[in-house]
Amino acid sequence: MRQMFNSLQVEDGILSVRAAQQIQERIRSGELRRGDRLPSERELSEYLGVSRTVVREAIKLLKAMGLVRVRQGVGTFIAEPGPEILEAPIAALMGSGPKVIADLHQVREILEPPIAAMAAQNAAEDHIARLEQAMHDMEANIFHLERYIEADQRFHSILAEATGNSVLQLVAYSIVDLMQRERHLCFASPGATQRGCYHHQRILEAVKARDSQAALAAMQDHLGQIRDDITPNIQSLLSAQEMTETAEDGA
Amino acid sequence: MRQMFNSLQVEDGILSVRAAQQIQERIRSGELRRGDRLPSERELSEYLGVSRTVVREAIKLLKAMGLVRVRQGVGTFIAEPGPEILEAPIAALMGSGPKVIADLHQVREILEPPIAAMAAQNAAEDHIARLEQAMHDMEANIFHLERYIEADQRFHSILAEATGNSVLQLVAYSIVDLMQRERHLCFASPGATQRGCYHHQRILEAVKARDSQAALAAMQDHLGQIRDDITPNIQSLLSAQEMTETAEDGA
DNA sequence: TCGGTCATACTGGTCGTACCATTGCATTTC
DNA sequence: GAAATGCAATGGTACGACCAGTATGACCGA
Repeated sequence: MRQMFNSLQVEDGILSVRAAQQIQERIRSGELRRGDRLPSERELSEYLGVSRTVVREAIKLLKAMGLVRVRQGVGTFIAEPGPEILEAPIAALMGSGPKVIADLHQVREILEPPIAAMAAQNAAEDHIARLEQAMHDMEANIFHLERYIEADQRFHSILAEATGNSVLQLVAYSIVDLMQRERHLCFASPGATQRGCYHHQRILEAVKARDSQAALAAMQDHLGQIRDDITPNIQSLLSAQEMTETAEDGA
Repeated sequence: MRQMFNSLQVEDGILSVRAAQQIQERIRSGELRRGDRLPSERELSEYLGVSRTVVREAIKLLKAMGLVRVRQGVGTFIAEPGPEILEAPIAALMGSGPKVIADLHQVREILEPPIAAMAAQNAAEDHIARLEQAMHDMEANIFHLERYIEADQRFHSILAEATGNSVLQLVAYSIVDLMQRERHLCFASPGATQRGCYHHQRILEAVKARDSQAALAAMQDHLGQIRDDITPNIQSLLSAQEMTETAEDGA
């Protein structure tokens, strides 16, 4: 039924790449499921008919793709493909600068209001319960920034998950996560967490009431507030950056 | 010359990961620029004080991240980070199924109308010229599907680029590209290319007129047409998939 | 019997060498 | 001068040895 492996006419003769594709194929086909331990490198090398060097490089590729998790002394395991595997490529793609922060926020302003509206329509009871938990955690930690940010991020993740759209969830998670890395920008203003709680509360109530219009509006207000908080900081950073670049040009 | 590398107290003892970070750091800092060739593996291993195995695995990681391009017999080069490096992780993350196609399209419906509106506001003359070129290529190839699809994709990419938002460009490119892979769904209906030309023409004219509202509406209509084209196909695929799953359950 | 210690047999991580395959360039040859 | 040749450098593969964690179970003492 599945000798499709050989049918992959991979022009890339590199054995390690091909080996990685073979393993990947076995994962995708369900032959190996998440959490499973795949054979040891020595076994794989014998099974695939290549040296352990090749197997190791193949696993290295899979690891970079986030498909496996390697634990020394234990084994290599199929990882649950989490949205975080996008972070590295995205981060590598666009070194972080103030301009990128502004761009990120702009994308959020496009994506998240519709997400909130969809969540209000499609959220299951379980999602609402988890949203309330996240809401509670935020309110309990308005002075504990680390925990507050975690709950904040969790809130938005659950919202994206509640849409039932896996792609949306993926993209939204990546954007929010990259955004939160610049937490010192978003939460520099005094009272930012309190204002955040207020807006999140409005979003949550709209979702519970299944009012997608209200959810959309609440999310727009929320993001507008964040924009107001970060804009002055970004402005100063942008001007600082320009000065630096000017200085470099002169050097 | 620069033993700054030693100052990185990376707790992750894995040498290859650390080596990859060191090289990555040198790229990010501008010490190595895109297109540059980095030292040979043998030189790097000596310079970093590790074996060539480690250097190779580090390069493998960078390659998976899309940061370098390796050419046998020539060397390893810093790659221009293109948006396509996101495709592999995204594709790996969500095996393609009819549900994913529908989700992808939904995200497009959220993202692209605002993109068109922003492009109408911010497009430079150069962008408009390239949009006209893409438009022309589409009209010239309404019966040559391969070329038509290429021009179609190019049109949307230029539009995203014209927004001036790098993150938006990145996300939109990934979505559109993944979408186009299911071209047999999007262009199965007769006359799909002609209808596409009509809508693209409307979008282009709105952008040229700097009318963001019209651009937004035109893009909405365009995506709505695509949705009408693909919906029946997806429905049949979904039902077929359910039948397969039912059969597997019985087995 | 219970509980801790330690030997052991895995696992992945690193190393070094040798060799193969491809490429680019200098040299030779016509 | 142009084509063929040879050489040197690069990345790709292989093998074998050993290092470094981890889990397991045998062992021994209380």
